[in-house]
Amino acid sequence: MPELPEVETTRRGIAPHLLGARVVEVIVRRRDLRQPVSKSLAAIEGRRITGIRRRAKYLLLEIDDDSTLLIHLGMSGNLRVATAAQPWKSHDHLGITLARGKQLRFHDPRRFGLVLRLTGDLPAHPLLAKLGPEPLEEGFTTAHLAVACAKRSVAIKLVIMDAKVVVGVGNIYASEALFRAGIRPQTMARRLSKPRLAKLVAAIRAVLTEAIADGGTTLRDFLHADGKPGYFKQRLRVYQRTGEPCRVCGTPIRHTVTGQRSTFWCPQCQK
DNA sequence: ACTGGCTCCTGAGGGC
DNA sequence: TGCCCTCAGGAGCCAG
Repeated sequence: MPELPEVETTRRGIAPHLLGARVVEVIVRRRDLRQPVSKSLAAIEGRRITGIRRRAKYLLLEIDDDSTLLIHLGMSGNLRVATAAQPWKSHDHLGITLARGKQLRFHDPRRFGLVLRLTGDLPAHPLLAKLGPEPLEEGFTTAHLAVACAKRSVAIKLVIMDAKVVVGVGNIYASEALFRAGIRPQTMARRLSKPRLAKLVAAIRAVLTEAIADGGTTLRDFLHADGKPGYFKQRLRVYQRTGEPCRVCGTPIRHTVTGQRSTFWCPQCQK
């Protein structure tokens, strides 16, 4: 599924088409996503889209009636800018038609995604209220991560994937960041020294920044708003490279399971 | 308060 | 070819 770089790539792709555009029609073909699509979605018809932000892995479309569309892509979702005339593909669950025939399509085979219309106090919404800092903003510091790791008897990989600690780091970039920081994913969080956590903070920032620059990672479902894939897959150093030589030392990459999720690491480079 | 495990859903890929 | 099993980029919820 889309992690932070894929969601940010999507945001940048759709923004030029959506910003300032008027909504002509909302078409809901399938309502049963992770939560039902908001019944009030049709209320944005005739309204204008005034902003497109990202918080964690959520996209926030700001509407000029002071409501916000909150969109999450789940594991298999993508948004693309099509035309209203284009035929619907299976699992295209929702379309937002804009002026001049453009249409934003929400596509999500597994339906773990979300499309909600929120009104009122946005930061207080239960889906947003407990989120940790953005990894590419100032609030994500070594001191912050150290507090989150203190006394925690879980693998460090699970800590950096915990959205209450830091948002946007999913299963791909968790393995990649830990490789770059030279830390084994299964290391107990409370056993890591401050200098090692500082390396991890820097590694998370670096890997996410590079992935955004490359337009994200396409493994299967993720596509840009224009239908093209992301290219960061070519730069993955450990993810899904079991048995292949480490790009640094040549040792075969290993695979383990941490918290029911696949984990990839180099036994030589990571201690 | 933590921690680990299960769950939602569909499709792809491997083994036999 | 076809069937069955396992696994997949997220994250909320539950029980111990």
